[in-house]
Amino acid sequence: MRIGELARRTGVTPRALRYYEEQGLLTPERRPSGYREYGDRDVDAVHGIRTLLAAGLNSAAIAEILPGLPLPGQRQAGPTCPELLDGLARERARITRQMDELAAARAILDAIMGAEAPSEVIRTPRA
DNA sequence: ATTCTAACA
DNA sequence: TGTTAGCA
Repeated sequence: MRIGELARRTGVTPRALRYYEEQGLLTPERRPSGYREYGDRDVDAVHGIRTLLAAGLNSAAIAEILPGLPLPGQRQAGPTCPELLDGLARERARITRQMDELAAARAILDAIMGAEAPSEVIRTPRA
């Protein structure tokens, strides 16, 4: 598929898709026309990239672990060299701390909202 | 109509 | 990242 379809199927703009390639996150084939040709696997790859990006990982970190991304359809993440394994552990720790910060922020909001139960549904907004 | 590269009121 | 210009 070409960039337009991948964009449609992932909700990511072609601009971002080209940027991911520039960052080494995606390596689509090229048609004689120069048009990028993506595979179905790239749809899942893009979703994974978005998730990792949203979690705060930089493109460099994502590019390194991309070949090990647990894509739906594959058994599991394949082999990962010890060097990167340490880096991943760091990212994981960072994300854990990030989760704690988010939990703290949510607690503040809960207090302000007078929420008794954290999983309570949002009340009707007042005037 | 779609994609490509390059560049920026 | 959006967006635009000028091509193919």
